[in-house]
Amino acid sequence: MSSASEDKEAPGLETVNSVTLTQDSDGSIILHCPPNVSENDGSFEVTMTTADGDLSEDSVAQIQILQEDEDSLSPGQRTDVSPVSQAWFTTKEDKDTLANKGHKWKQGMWSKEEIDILMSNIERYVKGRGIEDPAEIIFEMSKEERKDFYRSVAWGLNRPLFAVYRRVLRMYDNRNHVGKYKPDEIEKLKALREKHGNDWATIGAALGRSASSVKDRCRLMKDTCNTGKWTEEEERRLAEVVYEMAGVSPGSAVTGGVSWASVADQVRTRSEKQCRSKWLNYLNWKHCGGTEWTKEDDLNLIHTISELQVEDENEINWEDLAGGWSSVRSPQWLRSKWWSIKRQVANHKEIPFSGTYTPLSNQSYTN
DNA sequence: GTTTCACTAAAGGCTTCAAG
DNA sequence: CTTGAAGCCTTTAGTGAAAC
Repeated sequence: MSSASEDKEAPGLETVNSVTLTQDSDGSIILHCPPNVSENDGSFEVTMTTADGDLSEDSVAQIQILQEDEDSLSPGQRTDVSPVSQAWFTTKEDKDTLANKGHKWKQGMWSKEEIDILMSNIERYVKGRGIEDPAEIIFEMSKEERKDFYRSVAWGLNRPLFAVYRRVLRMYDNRNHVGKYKPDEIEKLKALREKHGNDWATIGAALGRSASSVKDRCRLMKDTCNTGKWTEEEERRLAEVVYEMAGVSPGSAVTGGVSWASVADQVRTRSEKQCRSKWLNYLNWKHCGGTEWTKEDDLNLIHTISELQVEDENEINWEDLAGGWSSVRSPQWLRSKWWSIKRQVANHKEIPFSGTYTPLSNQSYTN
């Protein structure tokens, strides 16, 4: 089949993306569109000419959608074709540039809705090409062969392409989610670490774990690491090191600007991760004269969050919320507090966040 | 020679689980 | 209940190679 796009001759129109056209066994033609574009919404038209009305033998052809200029679209539609999900950008400048142009995008944890969109995009891509398992594309194909894969599955997601890429990799890497490391695995890991240094990919392959998994595990393995409850001496040492490194006097709040690796080196008996979470979730609060968390604080938190009227939990600025709240140990601590309150409500997993948790305070939440 | 692409490394963050 | 450990996830800052 031959298809023609007329973007060159059509003023006010621009090519924004391609869709895939396939033919059923019974001869019907299927147009694979991005999820947020329907043929009836009037925001685009398909222009094509066919020589003989038939699809060619490979049954797959690319045609192009002509879409009106972004300026003529409503804000909601505009996000769907935003360059955000189609550009591979990772630097701060790229982000600033896009932000200055008025683009917004999602960050942080993925919502259930987003994951659904991603999954159905992948499914459609795979089906359209007669591929059994998405993992084939992700792990076996050459870069050339999967050229349009990530851009296709990013459709309708308001996230940078890079974020989509990482998410997809993790989802289909079966060496992820393997679970707890067994003692003999730890021994092997130590030996591999000696041999291969920071070549996480090689180490991971030898252990049947993903590279990031083995890397994370190694971060917890300092030869001289204590476990369990911190001694007073350890806590004192940690505080000393942190205040010195941050260059502030004891008692001031320190929530950043600290290299935890070097803190751990100086504390000697704890890993970087242990030092970090001990400080951020406990010691900082203690040294700043923090007070105990009460049930009133619980209700206060629920109330405050429901007042915020945010669309998405990721929009909550925990730092703002935590500021000046003496019983809050840290922004991340407050966030986990919120999660633990939420967990006390039945079916919390089925309730997508909508900024309307008010019923909690008088119904399900009964402490 | 500069920009873009595809990807990696390091660090910080989030969530779950189990023990006390 | 709270705390600590562990593992998985996201962000930020790069890098080498290809494309322009």
